[in-house]
Amino acid sequence: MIKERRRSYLEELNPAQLEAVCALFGPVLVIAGAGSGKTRTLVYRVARLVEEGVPPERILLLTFTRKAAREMLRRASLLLKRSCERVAGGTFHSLAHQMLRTYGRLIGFSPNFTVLDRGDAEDAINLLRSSLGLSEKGRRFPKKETLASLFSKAVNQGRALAEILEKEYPHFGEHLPEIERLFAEYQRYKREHQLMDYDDLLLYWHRVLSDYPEVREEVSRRFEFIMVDEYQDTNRLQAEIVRLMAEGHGNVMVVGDDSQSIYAFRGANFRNILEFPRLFPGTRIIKLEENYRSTQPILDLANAVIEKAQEKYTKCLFTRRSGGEKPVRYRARDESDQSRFVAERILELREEGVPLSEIAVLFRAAFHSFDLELELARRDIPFVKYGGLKLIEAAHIKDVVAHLKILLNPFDLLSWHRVLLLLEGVGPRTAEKIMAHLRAASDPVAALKKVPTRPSYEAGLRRLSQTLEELQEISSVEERLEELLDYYRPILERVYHDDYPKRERDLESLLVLAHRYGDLSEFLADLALEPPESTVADLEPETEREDHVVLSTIHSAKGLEWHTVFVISLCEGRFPSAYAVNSPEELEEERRLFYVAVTRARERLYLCHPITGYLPGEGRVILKPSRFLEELSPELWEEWRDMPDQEGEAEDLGEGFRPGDIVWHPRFGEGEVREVLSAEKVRIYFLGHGEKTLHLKFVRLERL
DNA sequence: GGTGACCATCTTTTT
DNA sequence: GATGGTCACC
Repeated sequence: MIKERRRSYLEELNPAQLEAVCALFGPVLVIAGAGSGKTRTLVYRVARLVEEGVPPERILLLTFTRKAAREMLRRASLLLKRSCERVAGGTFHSLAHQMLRTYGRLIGFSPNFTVLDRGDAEDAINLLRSSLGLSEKGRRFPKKETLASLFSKAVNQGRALAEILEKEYPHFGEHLPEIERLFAEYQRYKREHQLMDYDDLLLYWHRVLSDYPEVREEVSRRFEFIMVDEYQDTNRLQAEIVRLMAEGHGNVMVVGDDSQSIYAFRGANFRNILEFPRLFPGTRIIKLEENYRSTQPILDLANAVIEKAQEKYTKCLFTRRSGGEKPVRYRARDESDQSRFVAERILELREEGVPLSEIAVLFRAAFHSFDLELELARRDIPFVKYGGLKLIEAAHIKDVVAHLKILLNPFDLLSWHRVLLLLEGVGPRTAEKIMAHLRAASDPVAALKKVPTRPSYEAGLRRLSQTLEELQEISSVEERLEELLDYYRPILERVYHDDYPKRERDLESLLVLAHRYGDLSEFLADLALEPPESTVADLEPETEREDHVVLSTIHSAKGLEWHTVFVISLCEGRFPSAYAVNSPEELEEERRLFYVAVTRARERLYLCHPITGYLPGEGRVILKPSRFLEELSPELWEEWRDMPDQEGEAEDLGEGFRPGDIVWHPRFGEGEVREVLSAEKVRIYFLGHGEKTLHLKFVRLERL
């Protein structure tokens, strides 16, 4: 019986996948190319482990988002007709948070420590910078964003500040002593106030593991099998954490693709994946090289993209699928032409029977889709957008959350600072004074009542202190939030008087989110560690998956696939980003990013680039096509151009070409018609450019 | 000391 | 288009 069923699902795997699924013990490295069934392999392996009698809670599945983990476990459960939900899953950061709530006391942290997101961390750095007197005028001192990423790199890559500064920010070299002092101060400050930023979660979890053998043992016993997805995007610290957690048994499988590494900017290093065998002697290496996702023409283009990469990669993708349409390169007049093209193609695809949810538009940076969003809205094409600004990053949401953080960790002075500044009549100076009183108190909330005040802000302070005390009495997260919002609304209207109605809707979304949580600390941790993607949109309580197009940054599209993919704004300065063009390593990462984008497509791929547009500072400029397009052979795509201005013109063009006609093309120049494929398509041979298949609807050809 | 108005400055990607 | 900084005025 069991054997029968096992065969039934194991049969669906190819030999390499099967090998990975059945390699249960010892360290295994799976190099999985794009679309090679990586997720499926992980899912089947979870199922296999459970079927072999491993209790689900003994399995740890580390993924890039919790959503990815949930989805995999759902699929594994379906396979077995038995729940795998109790498998522990999530991101490195959420695991570390969970573990530190238990074991953090060993290194002096209460279970209620506060997690700082990137913005909080920057605020803290800024605060300390001024208190150290490092922000006087006229000094060229790095900005808080720069400092934050500098500190983060130092922690994640285990390098010295001096080294990073010298290599990557030589112009700040003279400030090294101050920067080091600030870093030390920042570390001390967080420790003192029970704060941890993203990096601390990893750093301290690693410290606990390495300093306390008994914890290591306990954890090893608890998680007997460890799996890590997207291993190419982990860093040294994370690799060390895996090593320590698996010390007792060595049952670790990591899965990744070095050509899809796109997170170096936050300390990831794709060489990590190549070093795994050194970290775990006796590692079995399995390569998944057969692509099941894309058609050959799409794969040809993808392979050509990665071919240009400087480093030699470890595998080569192939597919057994034949046929399929060539990718299309669309040269748009400007951004609005690009948007119109995408919108119209989407409608045509829908006519052809492609569901909207099978179509995605991908871009380098969130703001690249602004124009398109307007166009889609105008045409009533439903879409959701991923990436870009998060709910939690909006100032008004941070205000509300700061109050909640105080309830959990009354020593979180950063939140106190924010909360106090919201009071009318309180500025930085007064906030400082009040905080000096709170700092000394054992119960800061209670102490607030006894703080000496001035008439100008006394009433506000009373209201705050009363509200906080009332909130302490409530336990339900949702009720707390409702009560808090009653207090906050007048502040919202005063502080954001220009646009508070819009912001008020975000507060409602926050309330919807809170509804799911019974525990405040869980709510706050999730908000910081797994922030909801967009404002309002995806918070509607499970409106049965409406059919909609996906707009996404490429980073947020990782691991997903669609029938049709549009990549837009493929021009120099945007993709590759202007920030990356001066560093060869960053440029390489941009190229891998492009590779990730094109390998998301199964059947159709459209590469779009406007030839004019706006660049910050310059205004309207001519945009050069992305070097990632220019360096490829034009054979790899079909070339389309902007739509005709008038309808009449199109019909005119569609008629009457015959083989042998000589035509003139705005880009390729003179050519000879070789074959008329349909009313709209002709094949033309151009001198110096070879044969092209052109879509007459999108080109302007002149007959000579 | 706080507030509000005005200006400049940039806008990458994310746990 | 939002945030940060400077300045004049209360």
